[in-house]
Amino acid sequence: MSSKQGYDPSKYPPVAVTVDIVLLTIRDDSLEALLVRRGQEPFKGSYALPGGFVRPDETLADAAARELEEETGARGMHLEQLGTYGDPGRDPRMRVVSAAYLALIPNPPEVTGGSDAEVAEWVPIATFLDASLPESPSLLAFDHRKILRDGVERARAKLEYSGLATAFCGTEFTVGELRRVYEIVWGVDLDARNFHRKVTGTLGFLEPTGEMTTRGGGRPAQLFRRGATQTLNPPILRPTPSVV
Amino acid sequence: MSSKQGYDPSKYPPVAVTVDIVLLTIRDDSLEALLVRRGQEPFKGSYALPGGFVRPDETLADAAARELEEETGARGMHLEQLGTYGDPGRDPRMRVVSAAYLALIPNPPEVTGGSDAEVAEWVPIATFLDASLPESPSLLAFDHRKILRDGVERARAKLEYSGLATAFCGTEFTVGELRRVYEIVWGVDLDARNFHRKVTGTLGFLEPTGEMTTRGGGRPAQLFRRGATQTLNPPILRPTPSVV
DNA sequence: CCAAAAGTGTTGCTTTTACACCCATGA
DNA sequence: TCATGGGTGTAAAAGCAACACTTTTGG
Repeated sequence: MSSKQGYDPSKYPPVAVTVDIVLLTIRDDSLEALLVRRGQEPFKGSYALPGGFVRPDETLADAAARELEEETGARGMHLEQLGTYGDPGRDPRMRVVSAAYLALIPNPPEVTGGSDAEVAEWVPIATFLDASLPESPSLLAFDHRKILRDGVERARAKLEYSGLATAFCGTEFTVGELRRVYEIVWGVDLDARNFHRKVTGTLGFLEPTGEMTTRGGGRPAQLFRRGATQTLNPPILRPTPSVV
Repeated sequence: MSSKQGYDPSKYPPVAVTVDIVLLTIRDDSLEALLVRRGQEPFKGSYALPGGFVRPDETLADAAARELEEETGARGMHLEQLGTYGDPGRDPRMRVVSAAYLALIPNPPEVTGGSDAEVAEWVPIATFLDASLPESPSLLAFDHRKILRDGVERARAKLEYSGLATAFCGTEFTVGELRRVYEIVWGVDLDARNFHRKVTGTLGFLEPTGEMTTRGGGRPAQLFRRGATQTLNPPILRPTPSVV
């Protein structure tokens, strides 16, 4: 900030500051994102990430949490900053600098008709990110395809060395359910036995509840909560994916 | 952006968008950051990260690169976005949303008297980040201590699995010089022999120039350039540091 | 009974770590 | 000659991958 000699805002053209949210969940064994259908120009009819203006009195993270609650009714899910996208011209109307946030939610709420005029919808991320797909600018508005891709990549990378995957599960979950998260987000098959050893062997990573469940079928499984240790060292290595 | 019904800027109070830069280098076996002494209120006399306003026609990254060149005269060094800091009240004068960038430079230029009014200076990061240090709000202006800490942590983390360390070296460097980067940034001692095997064994990570040098003293060492492979898999594990 | 998922044991392989040892230079 | 850093060898330990096998439920 060394060169801020004056603070007359009229010297600088107006800039809008917004948040955009990559909200991911797992539905029907598929990694999906919450998107809204735009009801007006520009990009009318395209999907867009949910988001909105940052209010004068709130932090960027607060703005993201507020938008999330407006859109889903849910609070307290995992939320982290992803990056900021501010190229001139990314919004044709005016200069918009947008802080993107990555959010993860378990048990996705059915959203059709949030508080917003536009309709929110869960869409499989493969709809937009398949490598075979041509760049279809009319499908995702603005630079939101890039933001979505960055969000998915962040989530994939963090599964390796952190407890992020538990953010896709309810408060109590089985090792098998946690493994399904890895398999779906990475698009790979993992060896159930080695995975089990890995996560239960990392001290403090999973906290046993003492309860059992048979909700997955088969032999009853222990229920766990996320433990205090949220770093996996050594990490779970991501195999080369069979599917993108 | 679902709730942007209108785009009348007057509906929203003015927001300034700036970039702040965590520029790191290695000088005298010490990890140092480029900081400026503030010549005016607020935080007059404190250190601050270099930075400035984003111009209407430039991207955030362009703004960061421009500020870097103004401050150091150097171009083309490593530059990546670190995160965005926008809490209300972080700047007492007005709402300022700042995109922070991490930059790394080898062979630090002597900076005293850049194009700016304020004086730039290389300062060891331990001056600000030592765990033993009390929170001294008058030392680093605004929330710049947090930004600096985030930048250093990003650099430390990325050494593990990427070729980022080469950004601290000139275009040609020896394995020993590269290892010194790791040791200084992490504050640990590494086994020179195992390190050598690791980096030379990762195919494509280092590209031999065919040249030798004796500039470190001792037996002549091969000179390398950074190779095409910029991911280390498996990573170099960071030992628990002996010094912060 | 069978199918399905949980969980344990074992084996061979790769990687890491620690350290002995030799090499090539400058002083 | 010695000190200094470069580089190879090697063996023990740790970690990983593959898979045989047992356990406990539901249907």
